[in-house]
This record gives sequence, structure tokens and C-alpha cells, in this order.
Amino acid sequence: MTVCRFAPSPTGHLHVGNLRTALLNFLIARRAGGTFILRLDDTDRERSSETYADAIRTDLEWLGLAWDREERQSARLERYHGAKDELIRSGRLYECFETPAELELKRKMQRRRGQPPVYDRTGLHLPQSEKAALRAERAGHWRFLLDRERVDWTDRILGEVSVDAASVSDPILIRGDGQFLYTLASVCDDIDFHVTDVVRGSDHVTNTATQVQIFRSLSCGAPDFAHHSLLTGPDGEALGKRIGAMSLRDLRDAGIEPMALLSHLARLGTSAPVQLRASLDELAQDLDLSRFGAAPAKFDARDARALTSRYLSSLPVAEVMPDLVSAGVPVGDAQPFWEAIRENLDVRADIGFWWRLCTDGADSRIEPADRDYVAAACSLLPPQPWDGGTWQSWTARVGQATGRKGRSLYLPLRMALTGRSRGPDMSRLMPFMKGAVRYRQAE
RNA sequence: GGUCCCUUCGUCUAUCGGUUAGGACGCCAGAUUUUCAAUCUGGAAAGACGGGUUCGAUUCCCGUAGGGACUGCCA
Repeated sequence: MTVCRFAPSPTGHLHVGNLRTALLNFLIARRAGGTFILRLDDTDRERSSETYADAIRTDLEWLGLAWDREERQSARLERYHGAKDELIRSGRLYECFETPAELELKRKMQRRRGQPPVYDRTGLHLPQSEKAALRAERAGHWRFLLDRERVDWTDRILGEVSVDAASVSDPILIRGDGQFLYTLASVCDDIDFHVTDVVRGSDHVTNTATQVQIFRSLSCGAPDFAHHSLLTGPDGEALGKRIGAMSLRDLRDAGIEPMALLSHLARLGTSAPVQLRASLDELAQDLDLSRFGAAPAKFDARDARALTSRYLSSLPVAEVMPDLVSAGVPVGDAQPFWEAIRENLDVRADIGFWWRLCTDGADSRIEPADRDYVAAACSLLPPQPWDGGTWQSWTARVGQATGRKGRSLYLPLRMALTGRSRGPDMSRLMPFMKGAVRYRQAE
């Protein structure tokens, strides 16, 4: 039984990088008919908030990434205590008493001497009497005693990975204030929830080595790991540096369609071409982790926008009926109006734009050179209401009267009627144009 | 400073030592629809740099440069 999890900490809004992680986990679970767990890593009570937890759920729901089970670490403290006791009993957890300032100083000096800033295990060798004395003045924190050996695993994206645990400090698992840290909590959760596949960003590669040792010391096997490269912005900058940029919330507000975004992220950084898919199931069918590269990939929202436009044009009228109705389109007009505009939308909200343009009328744009031409054409324009044949009969007459043809015949008329050089097929749009056209001279 | 990863068209990437270095998205042009879009056809567009191995290197090795991750009482 495949079990995957997406484990954000509710300390901020999700961004596209987070989404890629969530999506991969979701798709793996979906394809295998397994379980997808949403796990809120909220052991840090100060930074975590319910507001962000809600925002995360909202984002996932918007995208259709339904989770089968929700867990939160703040509710599992007892379990972590149990793990702590077990590790102490087996001698893998030891208490330390350095202050953060002392540790920083230590690292600084090691660095200055050209040594790697690895913890020197002072706490491990402290005599009991000294520990008791220290304990009286401050709360100790707990470190996991690493085996100083290489940890190897076959990563489903990176291939054979080998990390030397000797190059890493014994990780702190429990803070002085008793807070359990990610490194331990995550392992306990993966054990208890029987997680089989861990897909996460490659910033966790080193963690994996230490966590594999923790799995072992708790007498459990580690799950399969896959570490994907990190996403950057269009200029290669790290995501999340610019606050709010690339957040899912922003993309949603900008009108990006879920399936467009999902289709893009499922293939970005892979050797397979991006293909617009209609459903998560289709994406799940196509998913191939081995096609992901190890190099960081750039995410450009413009790609998601282009896909959004293509996605919208593929939709049947039933899918957009609520949008048409709320834009004020009468149900009887919905089908033909949708057919008229569907291929000319950037975002869903453009439905309202075109309908308002039809009902409220447009500000025309007339190039100075076309002023006489447009005036002549307008004198030939039949009064509203127009129908599906109006555009053709009108432009034919205008063409005869003025001798114009092709682009120079049509474009000024399109701009006079809609104020834009691009837009829906005019013969399909004209029947809906009931508002007055406000003619004015272009600058 | 240390460890690890990465570097091919604008972007994502293919290439198991010999290829006119391929595809997709984007872009440009033409065709078509006497409009917009769509579609079709075509086009421009790449091996970071320096060594080495080899008959032959984008491919293997070393180095340099650049980018990223980790090096937290964050996750």
C-alpha cells in the first residue's frame, strides 16, 4: 500500500515550489491507489498559525489535491516523548548544555581553523555530576548520536546517493524548551503512518542521511526517497525570497487555472514535454520520477498563463456556466456566447469583460488615418440588433464602397467596434453587441 | 571555510564517444480563415571555460568559473 505525505509547516503561504512537492506526492499516491496524507508540521508553536493552516488547505482544495488523511504534529507529542525515551535507553540520544551563543562561537573558531563546523560531542562525554550541575542552571537539549559512516540509498530521482554522516553534526532532536524538532518528529510520523514514499526537495538530502540512522535506531526501515531539484524564479532567484511572489494565492488571484498550473509543474524539470491535461488522473498516469533532472528549474508564471488560456479554450460550456451566469449572460445565450469567446480568453475573468463590452458598449479606437474610412463604414452599418450574418454582409458592402480588403478592411472595423485589435470572431460576437459604441479618435 | 549537487537553443530538456546536436514551450515568418484566435508549414536559436584520455569528446577524467543545497535549539 503506497502512502505519501505532504508536510508543510503552517508558517507561511504555499508557493509553487511547495506545490511541486505536494503534487508529486499526490500523484504517486493516486496512481498507486494509495493514501495521500496532509501533515501539518506545527511543532513550532510560535511560528505556526491556524491562519496559515487554513490557507494551506484552501490552496490544496483549489487545486483539487484532496488528502485522505490529515495529521498534525502538535497532537503527537506523546509519541515523540516515547521515541525520546527509546533513543535515550539505546544510548543514541545525549543531553547537551551549550547555549546557542556558545555553539556559534565554537563553529566560528572551527571555521577559522579550517575545520568543518561539526559539533565536538562535548555533551556526550560530560560526567554525570557535571550534567546535574548544568541542569540546575539551564535546560539541556538533546542530540542524536550519529554513526560516523556513510549512508547510501538509491534515490528515485537522484540515483545512487551517498552522504558521509561524519561530516554532519549530531542533530539536535529536542530543544532546551522541550520542543521536538522536525528531524525526529518526521521520522516518527513516517513510521506510524506507514509512509512508503517520501518525495521532497533536495534541500533535505543531508537530512535523509541522519534520518535514515534514526529510522534504524528505532528499529524501523526507511521509506523510499526521492529528492527533486528546487524551483527558482525566472531569473534564477530562490523562491520565497521575494515575499509573496509565486505564492499559490497570488497565482489564483491572477486567474491561473488549476489544471494549467498542475500540468506545468508535473513536467517542469523533466525531459518530457509539457502537456495540458484535463485531470489529475491523467497527470498521475504520465508521472515518471526518473524523468526529473537534478538541476534546478526555473518557474515562469507566463508559462502557466499561456496554458491557462489554452485550457479555457478547451472547456465545454457546462464547465463555465457559473461564470457565464454570474457575468450576467442569459442562459439562452450561454452556448453561442461561449463559442464566440472561448478561444480568446487569457483568464476566466475575461468572460465578464467581453460580456460587459457587448452590453455596456465599447470605446472604439480609430487611427487618424482610418477616420474617413471608419465614418464611411459606419454609415453603412445596419442598426442593432445585429445577427450572425451582419458582419459578413456589412464588411462586404464596406469593401465594395471603399475598395479595401483583407486586414485593412477588417481591422479598423474591429477596433472601431471593440476598441481592441484582438478579440473574438466578429461575426459571432456581433449578435451580442447591444450597447452603444462610443466613437472617439485614437491619439 | 567544508561537504554534496548542478551547468546543452530564451525556457524545460534528449544524446548509453562517431548525430546535419533532437524534441517541447516561447519567439519570428509564410499559408489558410477576405477579421481575432485556432490550425498547418517553415525559420532563427545551444554544448560555460581550460586542460587531459582517445583516431574521434556535448558525452569519460582533472581543473577553473558560475549557480544551488546543506553546514540552525528552522523545516
